[in-house]
Amino acid sequence: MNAGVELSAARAPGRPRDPQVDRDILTATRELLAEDGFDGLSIEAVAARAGVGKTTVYRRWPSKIPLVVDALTAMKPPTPSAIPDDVSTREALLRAMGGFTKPHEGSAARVLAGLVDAMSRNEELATAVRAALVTERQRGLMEVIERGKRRGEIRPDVDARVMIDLLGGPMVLRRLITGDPVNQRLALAIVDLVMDGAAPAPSR
Amino acid sequence: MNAGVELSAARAPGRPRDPQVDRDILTATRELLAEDGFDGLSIEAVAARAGVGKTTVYRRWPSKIPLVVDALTAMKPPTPSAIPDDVSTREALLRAMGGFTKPHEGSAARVLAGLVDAMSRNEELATAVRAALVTERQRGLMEVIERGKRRGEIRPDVDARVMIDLLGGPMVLRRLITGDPVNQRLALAIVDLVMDGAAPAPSR
DNA sequence: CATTTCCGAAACGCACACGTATCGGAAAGG
DNA sequence: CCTTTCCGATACGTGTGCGTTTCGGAAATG
Repeated sequence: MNAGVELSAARAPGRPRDPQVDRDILTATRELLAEDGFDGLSIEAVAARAGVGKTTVYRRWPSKIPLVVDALTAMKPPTPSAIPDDVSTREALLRAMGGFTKPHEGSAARVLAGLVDAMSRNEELATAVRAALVTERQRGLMEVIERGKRRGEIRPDVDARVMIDLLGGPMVLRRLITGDPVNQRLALAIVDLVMDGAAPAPSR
Repeated sequence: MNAGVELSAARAPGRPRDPQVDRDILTATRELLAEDGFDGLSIEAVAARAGVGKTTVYRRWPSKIPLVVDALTAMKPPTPSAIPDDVSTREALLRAMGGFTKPHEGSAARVLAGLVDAMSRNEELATAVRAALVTERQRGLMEVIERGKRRGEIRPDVDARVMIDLLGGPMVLRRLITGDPVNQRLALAIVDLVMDGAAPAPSR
């Protein structure tokens, strides 16, 4: 599609910035974010972990928040693959929630834990965190719920927003607060309870 | 029950500690915890806010964690009043969840947000936070669920632990992550969905 | 009144991170 | 070759909080 160079502007003079350095810095930021949280993250530590000078970090990002925002953007999960038609809504919900139970998810949860506090004090950061770690998962669940409504497997009067929070809330609660296990068994129990309800004879 | 003095030991010599100072320090700790989070909390700020010298704080608490643990212990909510027999399980759940929507609860949520990160790194703190801000609410919901099972309004095979997290999870998720509103309308929608289920014709 | 402890205030040395500046060398273009 | 920019390293002054020490005065006991 493009030869690979100067697609815009007239190519700045002097030595160009090494794009690998950018990646190293963002990777170090994500690692330290998981280890020390947002407050515990220092630019000095990022530079040391990335093996670069402090100057090099400051040349690219003016402060901690833009750096963290960029680091988070690179954490956005891939768009989930479409669900085949022959899969029930129940099974589709389980698949959409499966992401929460993957071992890799523990790291994302630790990053999130380290950001919760700062989010309540900085709206820009909060927006970036939601875009990187929350929105895509919500969208996946939303698609399954709307599909379920079209197929008649979910009542049309159900509030999809509430249902999404009902499915994801317990995962977040256990990961951040209670420390209780988050696994496929839990996901199954949640889906069963939300789809079937707890009452023996629903009054509709 | 007691005259009010020397119920144990032989009364230490010298000037006794002013118990009001203890209360002032713990109150200042709670306030600053809500404002600045656990990482942002400094002993210096606590002393200044409480109007006491730094020495006075260190004489009572050796470090930040025991101080915060004690401050949290004083935040434990009162045991909820018993539920009358003529109240349905649905209504009882709504009452038990009502605590989440009280305006005062916003402060508790901010305190919790400031502690989530530190909890993942310090088990003692995590235990204290759960005892102060989580356990009592869970216990209230557990009682209602067991009562509902006895009354036949909740199926006996429902996992009470999962149901508790299902009811409380969305509240925590909205307060800490998404910032979406937490009110009585949400509580009602959650109870309805959990009790009735989302499927039009449950397969049991 | 002598003793003990508490109390607030202030100062201490220490460690850490901030954001900036300076340096010598490397990489790229004209 | 000359200029420009990048790069890592180092040093700088500033600010903040740590936990400790010292001080003068107040409160309580015997």
